Amino acid sequence: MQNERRLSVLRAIVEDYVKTEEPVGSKALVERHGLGVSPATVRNDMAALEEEGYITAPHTSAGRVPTDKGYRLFVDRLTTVKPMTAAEKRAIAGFLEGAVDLDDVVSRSTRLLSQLTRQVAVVQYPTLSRSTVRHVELVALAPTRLLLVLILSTGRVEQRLLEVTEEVSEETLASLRTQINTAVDGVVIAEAGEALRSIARPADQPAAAPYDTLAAAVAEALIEAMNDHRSDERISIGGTSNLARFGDSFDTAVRPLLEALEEHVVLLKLMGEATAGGLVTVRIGAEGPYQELAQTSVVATGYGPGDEALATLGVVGPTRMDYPGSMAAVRAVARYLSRILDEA
Amino acid sequence: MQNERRLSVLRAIVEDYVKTEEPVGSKALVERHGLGVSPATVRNDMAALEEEGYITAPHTSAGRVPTDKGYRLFVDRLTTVKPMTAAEKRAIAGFLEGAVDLDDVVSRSTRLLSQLTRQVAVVQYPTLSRSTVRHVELVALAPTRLLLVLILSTGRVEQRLLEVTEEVSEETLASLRTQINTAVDGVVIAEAGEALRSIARPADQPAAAPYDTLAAAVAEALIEAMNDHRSDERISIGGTSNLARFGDSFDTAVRPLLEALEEHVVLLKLMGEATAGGLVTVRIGAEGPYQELAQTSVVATGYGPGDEALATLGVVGPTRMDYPGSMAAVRAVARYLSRILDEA
DNA sequence: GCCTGGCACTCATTCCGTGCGAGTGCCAAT
DNA sequence: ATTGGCACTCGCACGGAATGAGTGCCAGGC
Repeated sequence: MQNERRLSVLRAIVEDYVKTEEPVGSKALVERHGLGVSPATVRNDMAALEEEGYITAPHTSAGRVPTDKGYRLFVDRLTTVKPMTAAEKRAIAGFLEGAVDLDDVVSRSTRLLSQLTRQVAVVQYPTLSRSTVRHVELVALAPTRLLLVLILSTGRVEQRLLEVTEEVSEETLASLRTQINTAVDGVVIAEAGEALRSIARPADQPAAAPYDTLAAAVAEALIEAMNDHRSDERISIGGTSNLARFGDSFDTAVRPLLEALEEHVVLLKLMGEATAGGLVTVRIGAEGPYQELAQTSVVATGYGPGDEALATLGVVGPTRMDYPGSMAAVRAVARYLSRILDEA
Repeated sequence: MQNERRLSVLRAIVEDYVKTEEPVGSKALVERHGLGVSPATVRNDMAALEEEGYITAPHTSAGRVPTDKGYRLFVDRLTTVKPMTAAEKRAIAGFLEGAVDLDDVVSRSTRLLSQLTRQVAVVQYPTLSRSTVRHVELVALAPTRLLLVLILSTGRVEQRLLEVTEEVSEETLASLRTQINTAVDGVVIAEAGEALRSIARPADQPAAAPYDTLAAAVAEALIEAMNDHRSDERISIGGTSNLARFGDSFDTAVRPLLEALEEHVVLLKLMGEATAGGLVTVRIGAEGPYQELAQTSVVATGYGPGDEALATLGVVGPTRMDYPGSMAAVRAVARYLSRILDEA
């Protein structure tokens, strides 16, 4: 792949095919794009591109269609990332500013992303793992029934009900509450567990006093809440109606995608590891492990406060999608979303 | 509509059509169902049914298809509700028992319902309006920054950040906390607002002391959190991949439905008022206000602790759906879901 | 050596026309 | 009121021909 013009031809094919959804022929190419050569010349280039596996002809007398390999080359080397316009940036910022809590932030981001890209948008809730503890609250709902509320730096609130054997006095509770908060406030949850356990088993006291039994139970419940990776898998999905635009290839493209969207675990695996720092990952067609999704691509990136990748977000759609546009939108939303989380 | 057999014929037509998805003819009818008459007789009945608008023929030489009116008669008078089997009941109960918090309960219900009916399931989160306050927690994140946590009887937790002008001491906060909880614990939120305001403006004190300014600010924030009807509109959707079964009528049935599912407000209006006490509402095709949804039906009911209808849940699908099965499933899930909320 | 115009060829798609068959409506008989 | 019989109607599936976009290749030109 040395020839410069061939790359232009590939780029033109991808762009046209994405726009028209129809195999593109040599004549239409030279007309729509200003490559200053004749159709015959383009045909030679196309033959070469086909030889190398970047494009393919669905049947003998039709135009050419990019292969996965072709799209890959396109996104890797041929895309000039078009930045969002100032107006778009303002719209994004404004839309996200209005959010009142974490749920709202996530759902707004989802809607935003699906509207910008006209694709299905997927936003993972920020994971607990790297966040820090902001506050722990203990509430006695009944003499032997405690409600534990765990408030994290991402704004997420986890709650647990805890039945205890002995009645708990308000003073005991207040003391424990203070002790816990002193120990874990601002600590990342990976380390908070140890801190909690050390409250229950102080080094200088050997035996298990009633107070320690209570502390141990509370500690374990909190640790469980922190490690509860169910919530890591919470995701928000939006824009499924955009699939309607692909009503043609229903069985090959839409149906498997709908099924994948139900399987959150699969979906998260698809989105892949969160990549921080404005890097956008693109998975094209059969590059992934799921053959049923050979016709779908994923454009994703990580986000999180302070450029730490706490979670991923992205769009899912047919391989024939507007990669530059999607990548720009995904990156922009991730950036603003991270900023919001910074402030919170 | 006097004739008894005609009703049987209608019932048979609906059942067959739902099963085969193809117009049903007179001959097939007498074979599949044991009505002891000849095809010719059935034809006469069909002619009469068509005359009265219960069925229609897509074209001259095809079988008959039920109209909306036909489905309506079917669900109103011809369905013998088949109760869930004991095994099914056990499965439902077991599946819902495993839930750990409100989010989990709702998402499990959604999955359950969509699997039982093989339709798209919609579950509205329990509304705040009729629930009671269980606890209010005030946390000082910083000297002038308070976190308000509102815990409701449904298990829902609302949080609000509040910036105050004066620094708040821990004692003041504790006092206010006690005062608030004494005032609103167990009170339905509709009345809790008044109780909160009376703390800020005690009858025997005329002026606004600093303490009262704080109390007023907290009260207003809490009231806002209570009245925040955004959360009333939270819904969980599942089983969209079941729409794949209707890939044929994509444009007329699937696409509008996908669009409606994005519009939560529309969806909630569709599900309608929550009907309590095991009553299941069925909206068939064009009976609703949305012409685009002329091909879709909704089977819904209310649920909530103590048979109070706090929210709705149901399934959405094409008019050609298994009404008895869906109704049974919706009712069963609503019942078990209510029971879970009772316990919590 | 690369580009270009010309030309024969291929093959999916579209458009008719036909035949088939499921299903109906009606009628006369029971 | 029910039934068997029969002519009739159309939608649909099948098949062949026309269409035309697009290609591959070749010989000539810059």
